[in-house]
Amino acid sequence: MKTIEELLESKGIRVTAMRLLIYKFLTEKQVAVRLSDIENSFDKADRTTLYRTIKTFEEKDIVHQIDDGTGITKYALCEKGCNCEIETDLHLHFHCNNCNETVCLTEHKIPQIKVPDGFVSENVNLVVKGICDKCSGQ
Amino acid sequence: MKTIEELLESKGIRVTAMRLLIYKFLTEKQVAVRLSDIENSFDKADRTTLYRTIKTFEEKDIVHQIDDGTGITKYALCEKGCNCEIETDLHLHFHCNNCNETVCLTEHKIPQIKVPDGFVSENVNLVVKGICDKCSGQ
DNA sequence: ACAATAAATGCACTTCCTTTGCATTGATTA
DNA sequence: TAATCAATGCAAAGGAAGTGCATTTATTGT
Repeated sequence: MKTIEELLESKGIRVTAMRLLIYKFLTEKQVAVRLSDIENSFDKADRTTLYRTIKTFEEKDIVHQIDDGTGITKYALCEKGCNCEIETDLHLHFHCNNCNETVCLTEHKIPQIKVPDGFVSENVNLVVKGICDKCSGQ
Repeated sequence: MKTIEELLESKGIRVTAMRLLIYKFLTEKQVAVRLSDIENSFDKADRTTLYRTIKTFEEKDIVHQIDDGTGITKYALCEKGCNCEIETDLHLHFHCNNCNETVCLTEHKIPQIKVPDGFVSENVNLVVKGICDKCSGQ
């Protein structure tokens, strides 16, 4: 079990207090978060720092970006088996129309999508919308 | 072959000059367009009118909204067989990383996606990114 | 045809999110 | 310790989405 410090260093990222806090926040959240979600949870944090931290995390494959159709980009930690850069490894995301939360369904890989001749598929984004387990259980 | 006027009327939408122009613009474009694309093609048009016209078209199932991951909502005409409101009829969209255009692949329906127990799927958004036929042919 | 009504349009403005420039702080290396 | 570079914070710009209100345009009933 790596510490967060070791993880960041192994990715070639300098360890700072802010980055540790943001990383911890992401691990605690079980859902994809918006930049403003992070912002609101630390009132002393500057938006720019968050923005750039998330960008750094994204470049180093620590988080991946999720476009769930709400118009606001969300982010979630990549899991141990998450190779975001590999096309065939992409999992799907589920957006709940009730609680408005978006979760990664890492177990559910995206099926191979056929595209017409001449098209080259590099990446797939699949978002299913509906009612999540928490909301449908009520 | 219905005229545009007849089509709009059959959907319960009043025919106006602006709406005809916007509809014509959409038919001429073979790709999904952003609001600003329409705006730039008519310099006398007001953004609000375009915005509200597209919203009207969307409500009446004349256009459908596409979220291709660029962060900007795009719109495309629904085709004759396009029943956007029916989940199983949803086709996929292809976004070209080279020319940045997004096209509807109406022939390619989205395969049935399985979601975990407790989740209820109501809607699916699938965007494939890569190189389109025009760009790969070069 | 005319007045009354309702919808469509245009202008101004607001809000939210994203992004960049620049100065400052903090850490790392020679 | 000085020099160097990355990280941070502040300010502000930019883009897109959305709203309120007044005005124009079309529709309806008399």
